[in-house]
Amino acid sequence: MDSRKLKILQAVVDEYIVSGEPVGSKAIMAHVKASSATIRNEMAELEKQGYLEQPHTSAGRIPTYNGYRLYVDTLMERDQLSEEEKRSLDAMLDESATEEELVNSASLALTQLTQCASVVASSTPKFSLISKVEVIPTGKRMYVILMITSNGKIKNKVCRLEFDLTHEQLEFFDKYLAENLQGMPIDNVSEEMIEKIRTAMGTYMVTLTPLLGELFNLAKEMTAQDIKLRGEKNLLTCKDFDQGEIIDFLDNRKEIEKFFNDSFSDLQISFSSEGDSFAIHNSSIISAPFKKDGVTAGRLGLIGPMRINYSKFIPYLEYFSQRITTLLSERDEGDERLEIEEKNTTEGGNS
Amino acid sequence: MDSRKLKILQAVVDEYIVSGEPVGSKAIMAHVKASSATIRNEMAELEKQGYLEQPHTSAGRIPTYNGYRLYVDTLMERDQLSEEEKRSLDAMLDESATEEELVNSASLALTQLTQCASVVASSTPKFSLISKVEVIPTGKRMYVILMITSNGKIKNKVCRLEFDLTHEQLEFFDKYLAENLQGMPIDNVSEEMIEKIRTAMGTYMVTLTPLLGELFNLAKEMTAQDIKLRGEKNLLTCKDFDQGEIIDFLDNRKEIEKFFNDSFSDLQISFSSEGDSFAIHNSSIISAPFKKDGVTAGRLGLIGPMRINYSKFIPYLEYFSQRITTLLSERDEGDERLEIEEKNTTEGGNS
DNA sequence: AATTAGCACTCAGAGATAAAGAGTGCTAAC
DNA sequence: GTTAGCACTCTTTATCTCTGAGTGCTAATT
Repeated sequence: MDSRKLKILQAVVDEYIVSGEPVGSKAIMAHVKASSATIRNEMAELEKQGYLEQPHTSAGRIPTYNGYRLYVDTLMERDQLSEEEKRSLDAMLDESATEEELVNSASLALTQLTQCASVVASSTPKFSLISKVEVIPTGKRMYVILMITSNGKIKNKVCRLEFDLTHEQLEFFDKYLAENLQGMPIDNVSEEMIEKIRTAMGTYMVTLTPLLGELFNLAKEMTAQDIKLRGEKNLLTCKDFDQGEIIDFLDNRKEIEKFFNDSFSDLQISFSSEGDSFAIHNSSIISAPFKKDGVTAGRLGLIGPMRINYSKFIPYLEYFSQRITTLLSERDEGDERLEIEEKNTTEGGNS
Repeated sequence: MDSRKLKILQAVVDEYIVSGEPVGSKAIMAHVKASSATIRNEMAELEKQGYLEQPHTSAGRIPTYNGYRLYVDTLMERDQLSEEEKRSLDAMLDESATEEELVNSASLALTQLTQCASVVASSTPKFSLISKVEVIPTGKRMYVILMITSNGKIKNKVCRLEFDLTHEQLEFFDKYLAENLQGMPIDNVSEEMIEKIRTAMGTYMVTLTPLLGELFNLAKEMTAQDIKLRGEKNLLTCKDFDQGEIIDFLDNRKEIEKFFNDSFSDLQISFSSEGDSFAIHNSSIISAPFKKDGVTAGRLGLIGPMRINYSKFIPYLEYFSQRITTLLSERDEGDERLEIEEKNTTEGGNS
């Protein structure tokens, strides 16, 4: 592949990213030392090779899916963040807040900086431990199951029973859970295990069954990844998209999950091409993971049109995810590493 | 006001609601026994009186804000729900689920039945009691404050401290909260009271201050009304609205709150007129309260275009809110009325 | 052999014009 | 007071033209 041809391709993508209009041979002359005729010939070849396309005969060229691929993989030059830029990005983060708020602040910052939608996908690793399970009565026949994991996630589920539990039943159940679930990896909570608990409940079995069902659901929800989309407005107002598609997409967000499910460990750029299954045509998704305790804790992502400013936005995304990783790790330094586990055991004894 | 004129106004609104097009004198002839010329004369008068308007000279009439007002207040005939319809509405409700799920199912049903957005506004009455407050350590320097109210609402807040609490500090704090907050009306948690607790903490004061701050926030959030909007898609695809307005509205939902804040105790219909502050032009909001234990527990609402099928949708809305009220009340029947309070005191003693 | 200038050609988009149709207001007759 | 009739208004839709950006091809140039 000719070096001039690559330069032309790069120029087309660069121009198209800023203008949004098909770019013609004359515009390229500013980037490549050649006459418009030469450029036209080269562009015609690039089209044959599948990197460019024409919306119609007498229009300029726009990059194809393959064109973008080549561009982001080898052509593009990533901007370097200056120290000043880094400082101003830092200023957008809630550095001292909780993990969730920290990541949210990054997500918000991204929507503002990029005019794209941003995504935070975080999941509780399957091997994290249950550090607390408790059943709390909250009203007539109403109970809450509360679960906390070793990585600090807390979730509860409200449950309505047909009958009220007696104090003994509740105490018995609570104690059983404390003794048998606490300290256990969360994905151990399987249907079989629930069944085991159920039979262990003896005469209380029938009454407690609904609670067990909810307990199971709660554990499932705990490990399910939690996806937060932000900046939907940017998608709706982006003229590169088909509004109907965006509306449908927003109405059924499950679509996104698969793009954040596969736990690629690195920066990932994907395009919605015709063959691809992502609902929004002409869109691209870039995402980068952030870690906690050395383990991937989630991904920070961006959903926008294909003609996104990759050179600028990828560094933003990477900087944020690295910064989050650093901040979450700094917090773990100190000498109380085993503090929670200690607490758990003492508490388990008390309750 | 002439009875024929009223009939004509009614016919215009009825027609406009189904067609969405300005309605002309000929179309009215099907509803009112008079020639098109007579109807035209009457319509001209209705226009002078401010009930109708013409988009342009040679078009039919559409109702003005005042026209709609008159229509919904006195002209409109509400449909009666047949027993069969009631049954099919019932089937859309999660009758045996928790309060939240029940109300959500109604909201979902409304979006499907009406092609409008629906709103659930629920608030914890200020006078409901705190039935449980607890601080739970969840990780290094991380704590969760958990609060449950007498009406069964549960909420927690994660809080990061600069230092870890010792067991004694935690126990002391927990005990203090249990003894001083449990059983107290939630709106008693004021800044002054927090300050009082702070001083009561003695030497632990400094360390616990952030937790107290979060406790205050938690109590505030508990009583703040919680608004859930659903069926945004219906707003975005409704051609009666300006898309930009809808997008802005969805981006900043606070707007809705004021319409559900004022606790009118009855069915309420409001229009977004020019003078009004609601962001979406040409929209109407109807809402009806639902109760629990005889007290308003929230409102169920509908946001749609002005030309909504009031005769049909108002009965839906009222039926659902009545049904929810009934279902929530049925649950309270039984003999365990004071059950929670009992539990609380025994638990308070233990912890 | 590669590059470039020149030119005819294509096509989308913007305006302009025209015709159709719905509905009105007014006048005069009932 | 009501109605038929008619001229008039104004939107909507379709058709047409014109313009300009950009191309592909050919022939000349380096």
